[in-house]
Amino acid sequence: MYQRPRTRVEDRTSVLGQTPPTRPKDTGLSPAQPPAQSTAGDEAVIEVQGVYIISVAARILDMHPQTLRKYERLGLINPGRTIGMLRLYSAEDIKKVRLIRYLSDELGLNLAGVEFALAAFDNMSAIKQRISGRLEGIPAAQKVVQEEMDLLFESLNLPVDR
Amino acid sequence: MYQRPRTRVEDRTSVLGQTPPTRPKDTGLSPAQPPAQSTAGDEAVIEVQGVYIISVAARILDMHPQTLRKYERLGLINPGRTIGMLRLYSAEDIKKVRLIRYLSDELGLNLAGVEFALAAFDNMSAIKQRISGRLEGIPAAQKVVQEEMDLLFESLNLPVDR
DNA sequence: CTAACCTTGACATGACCCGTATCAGACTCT
DNA sequence: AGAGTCTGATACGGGTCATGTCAAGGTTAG
Repeated sequence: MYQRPRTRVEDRTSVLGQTPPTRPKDTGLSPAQPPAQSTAGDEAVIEVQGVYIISVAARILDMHPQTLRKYERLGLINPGRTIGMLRLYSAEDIKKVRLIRYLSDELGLNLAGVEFALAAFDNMSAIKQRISGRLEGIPAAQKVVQEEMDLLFESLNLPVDR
Repeated sequence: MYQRPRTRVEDRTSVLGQTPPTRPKDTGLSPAQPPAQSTAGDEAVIEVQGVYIISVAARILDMHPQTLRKYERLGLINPGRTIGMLRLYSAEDIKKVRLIRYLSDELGLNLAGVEFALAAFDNMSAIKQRISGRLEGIPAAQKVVQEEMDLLFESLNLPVDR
C-alpha cells in the first residue's frame, strides 16, 4: 500500500490572485458512511458518491493519509469536517486530489506549481463566466467566447473534468 | 558573482498543448555587440536593447551561463544564434528569463511548473487574439473580452510584461 | 465502555530536483 | 594566437516531497 514516492515544494508565499472561494462545503453533518468500497487496490477511477473519512479517501485514492493532510495544510484541498473535526472527503474533493496528482506525477509540477495551476483554472473559469454574463445580449459573441475558452481549457491537456 | 542557489525539476514529459511557436528569431546575423554595460553588479532591471552573447547576458541577469544553457535545453528559452552557433540573447530573451526567474524564485515553481505557466500564458494570449479576431464585427463584445482577459492576466500577478 | 480511528504538531528519511561548478575537446571571433 | 564559446558529461549542496513515526488527546461505532 501507499507506494507513491514523488517530489516537490512546501510553505511558500501564496501564489495567485485567488478568485472568491466559492466553496460553501457541507461541513457539520452526520458522520461518514463508508459505502463498502469494492477492490480498493488498483484504484481504477472508482465511482465515488458519498462522503469519506480520511482513511477511506486515502484507500480510494491509493495515497497516504499524511499526503492528504499535507495538501489541506497547503490549501490545495478543503474537505469538510464532522462536528468532531474529522475530515470528510466528497466526490469533488476526490476528483480534485486526482487532478493534483496528475499535475504532480504526470506533468512534474511541484506543489507551488499545482497551487498556481489550480488558481489559474479557477480564474479562467471565473472570467469565462463573467464574460458570458456580460455578453448576455449578444448570443453570437457568447458562442465565440464559449468555443474559444473551451479550446483554451483543452489546451491545458487535463485528464477530464475540473 | 553568480550567487543564486535555487531549486527544481528536469527532463520531464512535455507539458502543454503548445500554440504554434510564433518565434521566428533573428538567427543568422552578424555577431554580437556588447554595448558596454554599466554596473552589471546589482542588475537593477537594466535597459536592454542589443543582442548579447551568453557571458554578457549572464552578467546582465546576474545568473550563471550554465543556467541559461539549461533553460534552453529544457525549451524554456530560445535565443538566436550566430552563423557560428554562438547564442545571442535579445531583450525579449532577457525579459523571458526574468519571468522564469520570478516564477521560480518568487512563486516557487519548479521548471516543469515554469514550462506549464509559460505555455498557459502563450495559449491565453493566442486565444485572446483569436476571440478578438472573430469578434471583429461586434466592437462592444470585443471590448468586454479585452477587459476581462486583461483582468485574467492581472490575476496572475506577474511582475510586468510577457 | 472500549477498541478502532481520528486529531494536531513535530521530526526523520530516502529519492529526486536544480543551480552551480568543472572537465575535455573542438570551434569562433577579434 | 588567445580569449571565449560550443557540446556533453559528471558532480555537489541545499531544498522539496511523499512517506513514516511518535506522542497525547478526542471521536465514533458497537
